[in-house]
Amino acid sequence: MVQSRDAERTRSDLLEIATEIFSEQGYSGARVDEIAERTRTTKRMIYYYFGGKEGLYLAVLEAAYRRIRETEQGLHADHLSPVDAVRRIAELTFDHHHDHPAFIRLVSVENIHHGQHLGKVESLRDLGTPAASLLDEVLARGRASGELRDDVDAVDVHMMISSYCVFQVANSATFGFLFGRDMLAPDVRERHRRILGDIVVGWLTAH
Amino acid sequence: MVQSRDAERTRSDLLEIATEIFSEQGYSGARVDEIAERTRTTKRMIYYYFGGKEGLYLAVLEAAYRRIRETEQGLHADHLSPVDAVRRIAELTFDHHHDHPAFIRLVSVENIHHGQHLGKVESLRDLGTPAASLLDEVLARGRASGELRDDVDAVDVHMMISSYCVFQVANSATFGFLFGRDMLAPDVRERHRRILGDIVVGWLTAH
DNA sequence: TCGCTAATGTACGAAACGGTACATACATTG
DNA sequence: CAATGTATGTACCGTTTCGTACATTAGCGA
Repeated sequence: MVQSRDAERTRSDLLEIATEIFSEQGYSGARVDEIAERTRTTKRMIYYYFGGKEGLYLAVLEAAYRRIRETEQGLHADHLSPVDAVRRIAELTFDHHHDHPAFIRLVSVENIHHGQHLGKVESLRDLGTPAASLLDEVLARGRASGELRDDVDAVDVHMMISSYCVFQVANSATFGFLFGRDMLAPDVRERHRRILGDIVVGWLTAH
Repeated sequence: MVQSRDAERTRSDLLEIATEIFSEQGYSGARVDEIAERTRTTKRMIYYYFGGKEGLYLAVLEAAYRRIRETEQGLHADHLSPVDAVRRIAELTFDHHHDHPAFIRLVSVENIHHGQHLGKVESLRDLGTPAASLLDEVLARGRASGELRDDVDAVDVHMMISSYCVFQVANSATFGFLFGRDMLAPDVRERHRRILGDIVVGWLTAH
């Protein structure tokens, strides 16, 4: 073996491949042997670093959520008017979902399992708050200036935006099949992006 | 064995339990033995009637989609104004999703597997058209009367409504965990239902 | 009522699968 | 440069899991 030892590299290699396979095949559908085969190391290392299949899955989940949190924290809307800010938030959320399908699929997988693993990862508690408070702040500004309606809740707005974005990525297979429409095609994506912005702005500016 | 033979009953018993288990555990997570154990018959019958695990899953999928089609076909909106009609469609879709979580979860499961099974069921081709054409008709009426905007596509409207409804059921576990909110609680459900109607009507009546 | 077929039950097999025991090589440190 | 613990590879084990061979029973038509 020419390959020199590199614990961190082995760990991240395992995590990367595992993320791909768990998101593609689901938790139960993923095979430990297949994950190992596609890395430059062996199955033994999964047990060495993560304890087992579930431990690896938890690590994948945590890493994926951590990445999304970083993206959210890099999102600033202070310099925009409330109306522009909500549109920007909606559009960036939209882009983020389309650009990270593996993460969205992982969330679906976790929901199939009733979120039973998510609850085991302490570090993910209250992970939603940044997104909600950013929206909350923008809504408060809009409420004060009279540009946005005053009877909506930040979490409800976030949920509406998320649902629209998640659906496109998570349900593209069945929806595409039933309606003969590829939701991931560039032109369709562009139209949906604009529509989402219009809907959100229209909703929040109505009085 | 007092139980008399009843092929149809055995078949439907298997289908019912399989629907529950596949929707709860996913395709790979479901166990043939567990399904069999929870029916009044044996595993042997799964192979006798459905050929195997995949055949059973396909039958479950087909039955579930058939049921939803029947519901959709029973939805009439001719007697309502275009605006009332879209709100009614949105609200009934919302109710239908909340009332049939097993079906929604099955769709998620199928998407995890990239819709690979759905494509094998010939009878499900163009299953989406009824829903789209109902909306199309209402949109046409609204366009003619000037009550609804004329630059929206029925499938896009359907997608927006579906995404909102699907999310609440399919992602309640992770969303509930991250935001500490139970989307299936009666009062929350009632608010979300109203919000959806408001959003859709607001969107389609804007000019 | 007799026989034939649809329907059902039992027991078992082969492969897949998650996991582990054991040996070993590398690298760091004293 | 010896010693020690980290990191890695190989081979294997026990169980689970899908599937099937074989036997049997119930009911229907002749």
